[in-house]
Amino acid sequence: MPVTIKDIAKVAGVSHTTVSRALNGNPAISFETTERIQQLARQMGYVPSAVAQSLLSRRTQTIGMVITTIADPFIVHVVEGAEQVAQEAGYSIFLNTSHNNPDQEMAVVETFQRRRVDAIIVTSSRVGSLYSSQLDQIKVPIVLINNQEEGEFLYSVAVDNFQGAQLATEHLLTLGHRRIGYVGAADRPKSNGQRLEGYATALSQAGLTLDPALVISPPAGTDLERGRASLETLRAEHATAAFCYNDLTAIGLLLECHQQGISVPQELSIIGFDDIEPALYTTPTLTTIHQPRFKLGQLAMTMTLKLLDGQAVQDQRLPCKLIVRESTSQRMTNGESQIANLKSKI
Amino acid sequence: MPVTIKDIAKVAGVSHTTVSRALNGNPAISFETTERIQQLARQMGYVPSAVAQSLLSRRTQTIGMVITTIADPFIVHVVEGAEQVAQEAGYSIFLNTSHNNPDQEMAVVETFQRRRVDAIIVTSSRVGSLYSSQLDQIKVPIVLINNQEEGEFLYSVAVDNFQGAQLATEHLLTLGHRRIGYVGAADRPKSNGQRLEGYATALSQAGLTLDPALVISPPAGTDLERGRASLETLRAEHATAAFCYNDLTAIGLLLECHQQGISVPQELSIIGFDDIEPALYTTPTLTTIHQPRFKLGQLAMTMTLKLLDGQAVQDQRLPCKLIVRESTSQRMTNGESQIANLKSKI
DNA sequence: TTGTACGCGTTATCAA
DNA sequence: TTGATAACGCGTACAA
Repeated sequence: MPVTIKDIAKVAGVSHTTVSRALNGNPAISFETTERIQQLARQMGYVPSAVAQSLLSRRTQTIGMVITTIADPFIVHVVEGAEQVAQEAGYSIFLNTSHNNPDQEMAVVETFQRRRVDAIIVTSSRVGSLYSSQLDQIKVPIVLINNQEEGEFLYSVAVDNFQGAQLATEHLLTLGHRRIGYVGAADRPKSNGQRLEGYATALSQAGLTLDPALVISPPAGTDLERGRASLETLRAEHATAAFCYNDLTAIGLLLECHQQGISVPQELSIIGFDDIEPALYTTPTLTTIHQPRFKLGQLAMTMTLKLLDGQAVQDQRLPCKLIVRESTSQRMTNGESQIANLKSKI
Repeated sequence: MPVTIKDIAKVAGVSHTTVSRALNGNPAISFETTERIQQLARQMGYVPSAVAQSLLSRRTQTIGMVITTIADPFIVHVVEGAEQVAQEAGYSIFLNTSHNNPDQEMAVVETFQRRRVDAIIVTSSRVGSLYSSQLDQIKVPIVLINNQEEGEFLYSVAVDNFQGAQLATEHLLTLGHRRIGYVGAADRPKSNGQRLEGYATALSQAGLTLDPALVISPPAGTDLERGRASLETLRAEHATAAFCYNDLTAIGLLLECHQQGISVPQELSIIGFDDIEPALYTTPTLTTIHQPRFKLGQLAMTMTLKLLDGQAVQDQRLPCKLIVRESTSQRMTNGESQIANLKSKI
């Protein structure tokens, strides 16, 4: 059993109140006894019980964080950003995964209630509608990161999907591409819609009309699989470039190109979204849209702590950045691309 | 403020003791009142306070988990495995990162003590020696995963580095390679040593003597950088194959080969260790040694819960598996490899 | 300057 | 079958 202030009190021959005050540096206690008790506490290996403190203060200094899966190279950095801010402020994080399972997500929220977390942060939730029913009962602030549901939530931090998609599409347009495919993700309706809009807007600003045949929504599967599946349509529609919903989709497409002997970027330019590490490991390296993942987490946690401090906060929308690497290049005619292709292989 | 049993008691017109019993299904309470109170509790949105329960039971149903960084594609799956087991058992995890910073790791352990976690799980710690001093004071069980320090610890789960390295080296030997380099990681002395031993043993069992010039320990840097840096020595020593400490190192080496126009596996076979996702995204895909990451986490948590249940446990050492992909191939003579190289490019 | 008494939300013991 | 009371570890209002 851990040492308590009563144990110290007994040894020091004072009341536990005095010990409490001495340890908290209460000026009412004489310098002598304060000194003596603090030393005693150290000797006895005293560590205050956050449990008891929480019961009294009605604050656990604890944040519940729910993510879809920790095995996501994107989310992981969001968590790290949040963790850093929390740790510095003396808060601890309960991390729980929902695996996009509504039941599990509800269970997680209930666990958080039992544990009396001071606030909840949710990333990329696709079951936001469920919250609204629970929301009334949950009294703690809920901050959403890259929320995937339509509807107004109290607090949210998100990336500017529209602007990011515009950047990506403009990049391809600048390179001379005219038949640009969009490989979407139907299971993330909100961000997918926003990115599609950015894509469409960039096209129309360039005086092009959107060809619905170039908007591809492969059936369910992993991001990687959907990327692979999209190649057939892209080829059939004579696309010379593709903007993918995210990097994993882009990598899937890239791998399929390798398999079918289609050279990237000579025959097809590919751009992703997210800027996860593996984008640097592919051949060619992946041009992509960088999301400030770490900052997203930091901001969400900062916002949360402000809320707990009674401060007013505003929703945040962070801009993306274009990262040009090797998977995109000037559009070529058929002949040009074949020659370039051969040259690149020598 | 959340609803308490006293609130319910007041509404129900009974004592809070009765409410507590009714909610816990105590058979001493009449079926009628039990029913009535449970319904009332549901209506009022009552959720028991884990904080208060913990204070009394001296159990928080909480596990502290410390990892070096969450941005590690290997560790992430370990955490997921642990999380799954914990969640099923009603335990929650406090996840904290140490960034290989001894001070921070000490701070994390102190936080865990304050929070009265029931046990602590530590992965890939390189500051194990620090624990021994704190260890005496910490009364909770500590389970180590892939511990990087020499010395006997109470409980540990680890992968069989020696066997994995043997597998890797034997694979290269079977392919006809004789000059096989080992690209190590000096900053993980224990696992690096074990993998080096496995490598050496496989060589000697094949009747070869280890050439120290082929054991490469690039100076500090990221895994990726060290992989890149190793190419020069590998070429100078006429290595036809390389066994890398981990996948990131192997990927670094692979990227450097691309940059210098050295084709893999025609001119150099490369094998990694870990089997992280990005190993599937490279060109060629990476042959590697699979570590049961998820299982490692599951096992560690299972062991922890057993300990908390007073059961005896035994240290675990899990075997690795060889995953053959495209980055390794039959050893070729210089001429052969150049021809194969050209062929592959057509 | 220090001590007494109480309460945070819950469960366990004892009494009714 | 139910209720009063104490206890878990801590902080604080009030009293001395």
